[in-house]
Amino acid sequence: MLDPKLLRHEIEKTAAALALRGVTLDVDRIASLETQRKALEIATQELQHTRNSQSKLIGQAKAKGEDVAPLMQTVNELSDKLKTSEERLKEIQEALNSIYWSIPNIPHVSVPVGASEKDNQEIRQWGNPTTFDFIPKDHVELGEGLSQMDFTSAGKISGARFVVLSNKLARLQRAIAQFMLDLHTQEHGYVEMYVPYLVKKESLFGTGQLPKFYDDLFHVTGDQKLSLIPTAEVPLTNLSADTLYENAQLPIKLVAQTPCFRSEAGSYGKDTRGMIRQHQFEKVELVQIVRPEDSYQALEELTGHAEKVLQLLQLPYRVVALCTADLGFASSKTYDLEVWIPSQKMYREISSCSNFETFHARRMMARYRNPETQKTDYVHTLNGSGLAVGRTLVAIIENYQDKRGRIRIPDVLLPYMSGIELID
RNA sequence: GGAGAGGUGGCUGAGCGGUUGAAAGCGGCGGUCUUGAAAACCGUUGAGGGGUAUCCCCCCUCCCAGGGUUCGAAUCCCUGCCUCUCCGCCA
Repeated sequence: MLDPKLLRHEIEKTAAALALRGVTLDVDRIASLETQRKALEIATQELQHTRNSQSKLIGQAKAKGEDVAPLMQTVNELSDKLKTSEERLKEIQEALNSIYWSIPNIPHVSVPVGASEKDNQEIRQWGNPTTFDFIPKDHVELGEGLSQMDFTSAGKISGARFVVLSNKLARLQRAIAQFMLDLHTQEHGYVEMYVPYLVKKESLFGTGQLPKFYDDLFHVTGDQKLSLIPTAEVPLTNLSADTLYENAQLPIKLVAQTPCFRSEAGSYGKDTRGMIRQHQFEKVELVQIVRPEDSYQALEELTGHAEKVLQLLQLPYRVVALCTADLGFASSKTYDLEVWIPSQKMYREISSCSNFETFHARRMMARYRNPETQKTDYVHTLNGSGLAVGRTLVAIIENYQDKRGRIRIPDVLLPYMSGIELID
């Protein structure tokens, strides 16, 4: 959520900033609602003030044993007026809120301006696309060839967009996740967390999945209205909901490996083959809660932490700064990491690292005490995949294949594979 | 599943329906003392919003959430959510 002050006092400027990401703000409607809000709020507060002071007088008069009937009469006359005024104000505020909740974050000045994902900017590239002296297969062909990746069985059990892994390939996926967790906790200073996979709607609201993206999630039926997490960002970031941190407690750096569940509504026909886009996948997620002045430095670091995984795995990748049009709803700035997928001869997203500034914090009421002013300010929140485990598995399978269709285990994963050096 | 207790400020924890936005303690901040620090002592210290227009004041809202009763609710009633204790069951 944006700062309402931006929409009250700097609406034209805000609209211009949002226009960069292709969002049109209904300036006239907002301005008109705000005018009404202001008038009604002042009127309501005056009525409340009168009621409060009159009621207080009744109390005092009663204590002295005086007749309170005339006073009660005047207060009674107020109550109807007050009630309608309060109700009207509530309506206006709800109308404004429903607009405000649906306004995306403002892009940071450093975000490249663009009209579509084609305008995303490559920041740097690491390694070179893997070369082969044979025609490389895709991960489906390889996995099925090894009889360790089974989409047919998954389809039988659960339907499309699921997979069954077995034997050494299942083991490799576990090794990948372990390796990532160890790296981030031991080298990058994150605290490992185990968190719920089912969350309340308030949590989804806090991190911006609701109200706008209800259909992208799986919701459980029954008395308990819970939803499956689409990313560990939701439970991790919401740990700071309704919290007022002392300055010294920041920054907070958390990492968790969780399954992620996405309905992939609206992506019919995209990546239907293979493990690229699944209803369920594993991800190691990084989350940081930081002081506002530190957040852009933190974004660079966090992105670096995710990159380190790819570097150690010797997987070629590039870093892309998303342009204004491609930025996620809640993000001020996002770097995508894209790993080389030989079968597709292109880089595919494997991590997305974002600074949300106060967008989540404002929704969640996550604040800290500013030591300069002694006042409370919203914290900045960031997150990034470190990395998507399923897609990392795909990248390893394809980049480490040999011409007989076997998969070599990357060196850094060998300690996690108890002697297995080759998947065959 | 059965029985009970409770959710109050950064934290712990009081609070007869009427100067209670809320005692007390801890913590924080400022000061005295000290070469400095600690201790001690003194003072100060809730959040969100609106107005004015700024660091001065005024007002509103907030004691889990949502309803209700009342001139007036942290305090009474209903619903929901959450936590805890005991018994039972159980991975």
